[in-house]
Amino acid sequence: MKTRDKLLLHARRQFWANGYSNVSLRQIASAAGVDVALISRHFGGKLGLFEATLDGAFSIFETPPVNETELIDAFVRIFAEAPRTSTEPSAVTMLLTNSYDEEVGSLIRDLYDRHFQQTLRDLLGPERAALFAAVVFGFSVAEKSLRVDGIAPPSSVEYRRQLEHLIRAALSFSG
Amino acid sequence: MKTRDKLLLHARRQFWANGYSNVSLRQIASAAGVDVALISRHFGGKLGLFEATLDGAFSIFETPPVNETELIDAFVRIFAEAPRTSTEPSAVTMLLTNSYDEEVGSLIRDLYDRHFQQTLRDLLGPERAALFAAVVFGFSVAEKSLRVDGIAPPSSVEYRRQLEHLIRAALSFSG
DNA sequence: TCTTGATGTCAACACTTGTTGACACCCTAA
DNA sequence: TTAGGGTGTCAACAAGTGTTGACATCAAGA
Repeated sequence: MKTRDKLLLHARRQFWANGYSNVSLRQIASAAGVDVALISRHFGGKLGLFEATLDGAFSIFETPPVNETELIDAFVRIFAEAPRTSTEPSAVTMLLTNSYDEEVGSLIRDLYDRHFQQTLRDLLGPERAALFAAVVFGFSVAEKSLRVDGIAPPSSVEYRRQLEHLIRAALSFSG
Repeated sequence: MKTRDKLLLHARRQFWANGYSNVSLRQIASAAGVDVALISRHFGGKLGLFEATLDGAFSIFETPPVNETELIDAFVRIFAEAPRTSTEPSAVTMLLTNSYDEEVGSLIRDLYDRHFQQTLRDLLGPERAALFAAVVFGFSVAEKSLRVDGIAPPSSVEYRRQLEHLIRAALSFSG
């Protein structure tokens, strides 16, 4: 595996899981088994490396869902299958750990809005799109961030039922 | 105002808004107009200062709600009124900015669970309590963290309607 | 008055941070 | 072979981190 790709892999893993400001270049370089200086060589600096990890971060909508049923199915599937298909942090986790960051917060908020929330707005209208985002992120916070007891184990039938219940509730809102 | 209290005020403001690891003692001391060394003097160190800011952080349940209607009312009121009664970051914000932190994450997760989520579990059962937490935090993420378009302005009637809709949806879940 | 302890001031410490420059290596093209 | 550009290695830099010790100040009690 090329050095550039090794750096990118470990950078994404750590930046996304712990937040931009909480990860040092030396941690990433060490995990990748590579000298620190190579990061500035290949990516120009810390910020350049982080931006490189964002490439394709919101590619879930390669083929945007055309109706609400597809939307629900897509999300429930993504959430339920993500934990067993990979141990990598998700884009949702990345948003939760970085949207408050002073250095990269506005960057990723913009990126998220243009590449994701905008699609939701087009399909659902602004209010239902907002509530949709709220339940999706809230579910992730309860599960991974707060680790609240009562969220069913991922990839179980109950897990899908819980998530689907909240999503349908968000979509049933009428302004 | 005593030095100790000045430090506590600015520490809470910054730690809660930006996360433990993203705030330096010199930033806090400077905001409080006080020498850095006094922090170690009064609180023993950075961690001691942070723990001091957590005192009473979950005191919303001084008189725990006895039924679900009271619970809903309490939360909608807290959320809707918080922005205009103070500019200070809320306990919800603190949890979102610190629960992923490596140094204090487990500390505040434990504190939250014992002082808050436990109360919810007793009243609602584990599953509905989990979904309740999910919608409350999700709503905050959408509003303050992602700043999604479509969340009504706080203290408006629509804001309360949106929040109440999600809370009622969480409570209507049956496992 | 003298003493004591709390409180504040200042400088320094050891350490980590992102970044840069000097140098070696190696593969390819002239 | 020679030359050159991409790639990796190493050491150093300035800036910022939390913490500590020496000293000054000041108010209250013996």
